[in-house]
Amino acid sequence: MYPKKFSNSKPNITIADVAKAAGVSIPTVSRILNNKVYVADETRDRVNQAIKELGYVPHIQARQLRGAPSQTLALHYPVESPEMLSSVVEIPYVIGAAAAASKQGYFLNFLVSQLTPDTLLNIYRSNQVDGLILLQVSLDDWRVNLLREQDYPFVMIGRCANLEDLSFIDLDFETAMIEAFDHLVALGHREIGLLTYPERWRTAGLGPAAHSLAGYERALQKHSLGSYYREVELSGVEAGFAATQDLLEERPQLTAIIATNHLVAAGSIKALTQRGYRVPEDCSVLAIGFGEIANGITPSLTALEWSSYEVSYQATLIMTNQLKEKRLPVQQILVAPRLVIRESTKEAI
Amino acid sequence: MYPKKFSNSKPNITIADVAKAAGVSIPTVSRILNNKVYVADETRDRVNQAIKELGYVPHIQARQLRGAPSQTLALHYPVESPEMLSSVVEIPYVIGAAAAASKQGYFLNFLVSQLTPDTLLNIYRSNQVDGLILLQVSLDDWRVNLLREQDYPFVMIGRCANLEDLSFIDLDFETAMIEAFDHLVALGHREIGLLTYPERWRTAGLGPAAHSLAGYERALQKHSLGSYYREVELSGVEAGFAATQDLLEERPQLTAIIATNHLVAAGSIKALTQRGYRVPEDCSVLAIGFGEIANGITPSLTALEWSSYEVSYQATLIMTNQLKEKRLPVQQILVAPRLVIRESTKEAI
DNA sequence: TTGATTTATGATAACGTTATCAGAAATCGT
DNA sequence: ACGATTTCTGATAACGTTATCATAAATCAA
Repeated sequence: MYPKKFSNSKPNITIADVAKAAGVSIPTVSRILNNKVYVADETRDRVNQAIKELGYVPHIQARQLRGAPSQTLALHYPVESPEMLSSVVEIPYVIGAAAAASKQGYFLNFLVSQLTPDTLLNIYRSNQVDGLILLQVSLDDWRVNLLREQDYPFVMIGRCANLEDLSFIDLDFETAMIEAFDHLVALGHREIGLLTYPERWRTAGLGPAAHSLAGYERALQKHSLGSYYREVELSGVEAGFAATQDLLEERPQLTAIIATNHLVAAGSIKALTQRGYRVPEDCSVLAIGFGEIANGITPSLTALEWSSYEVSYQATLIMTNQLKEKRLPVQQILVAPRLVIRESTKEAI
Repeated sequence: MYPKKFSNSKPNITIADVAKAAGVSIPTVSRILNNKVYVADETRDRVNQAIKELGYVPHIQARQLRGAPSQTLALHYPVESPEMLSSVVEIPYVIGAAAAASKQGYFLNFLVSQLTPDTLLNIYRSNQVDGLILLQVSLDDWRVNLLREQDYPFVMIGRCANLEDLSFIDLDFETAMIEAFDHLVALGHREIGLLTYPERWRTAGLGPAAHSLAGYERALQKHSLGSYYREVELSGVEAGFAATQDLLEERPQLTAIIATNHLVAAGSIKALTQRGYRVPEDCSVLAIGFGEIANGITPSLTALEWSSYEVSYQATLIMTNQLKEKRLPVQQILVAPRLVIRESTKEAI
């Protein structure tokens, strides 16, 4: 059982074959392929006929040799070990970008290789991509610094510190955090714990961690609340469970917990339940994040949520638009998460 | 605020520039780039020096013009509307493939555009990809038929009916279903309901639906059980909830429910709870599927699970290996899901 | 020392396409 | 009927690379 011979045996049909079959010159075929003016209808028909009969397909690389763009974008998530990605990258990011790219006539690469400055530049220089969409942008991101300096096109999902002349779309984590507290305080809660991004995110200067933290500090001040928080791995349930145990040990009188991830929230609910707290009667839980699973856990999860699909779709659209018209203004979009109230939050007793 | 000029203004450094700088001919530089024999060490050093100083990067498209492969794979999921994808495509599939591709020196495209036979062939003919990894393969899949006939390299995640000479890796859904029943029957359950793939999956001849069904029928026969099932959308929680209500209406004495998706299982548990069944005391729930959330819902979910990451990693490896050595034997791998017992199943009373 | 081999380099021709130019044929205005 | 324009087509030269061949220099075997 061996695979049959592979395609390399096929002699490719070129524009020259088409020209010969249609009895015209090569440039004429090229003109027809590129919808140039000044081609006789009769000739066009004859050539198109030949193209169809021969099953001719333009050789994209040959076109690029003449300076044509590659019509390819790439989504880049910087990562040490790809196995760890799953819990952080959400599939809608990839799908949204792929959908938008495809709609605009672009291919989408998904890059998870570990890039060095050199390899990053090579991707552009060698024409592999026309533009990049950067995920997981840190406040001082080497990719951003390099691409900005070298003047290669890219769009961020997320944002760095210096945003001058850069296009991005990001979630407003700061506002999200404040709204989370507003919601709980409005329900009468005063003892609110927080389970948030892992410490290494904060030390690495990653946007969500930084902006959440800023929001957290503003919220505490705004409502004069005490600070009870743990930084946990987003991977999940176990981490949320353990951190909640730990938090309740320190502060058993908590009446609400905010988690910046659905899986962490799920773990938190399990821990609360196990320690005899009823959710939401004794303790409310609110998540900041996105996922169908919000409806699946018991009680269903009140959350500040957004559509990752939309975000990456928009980011990709910004990129393709800027590639089409180079002098488009930069776009800077902050998406406000919306509060969806389900069963896991309730008035404080 | 306009983006600065884009890269098209940059004159690219070519092999000719390097040759001039190093005082050698163009072919000599090419030889060094491609690690050919017969180059003097002194020359090599001088050229490498020039390459580094000029920041030269080979123009990949020009290479491909000479017949070099594109070193690009694509993952293809056939889809009508990309927005509907999220619940079906799992991120580990994408990440596993991207990781394997990157490790083997390939790029990975994620294709969600709706392909026609023509556009599919064009992707190969125009050298966009060297090989494809097909997801969501149906028993009689036009992509498979076409690519097999035209002899283009591809690997399936999933499998069609006629597997001669084709490489695939797939989950053994049939065995999974039987093991699910075995587990429950061993616990003393006789009244078992099934929530499975949507009807349109079955009518479309999609592998998971077909093989699950086969397993279901064998399991019923093996244990002489009655058939109680609903076909539901995998998108989720609501669907699982409604279907469970419906199923219990018909057969309130059910003591176990099998779901072919975690979100559906979550919905099912909610429905059971709402109707006053305790899980697992009154009714066990078992899921066939994969997801960290299994630990997050209450009770945590007993499941027949697998690693999507591993599966797509393997599939990609098979593809790259076959591209490297054309006469490699085809690989046909069936992955057996493994039973992970958590809290949602228990002996029948 | 001689001829054969090995080692190192360069000239040249492709790969498939498009841009530029030049020229031929058709159409137009007077 | 004439030149001026418009419409159409084809030669030719690139784009950046690698393969092939030829040749020159260095090394080797006797």
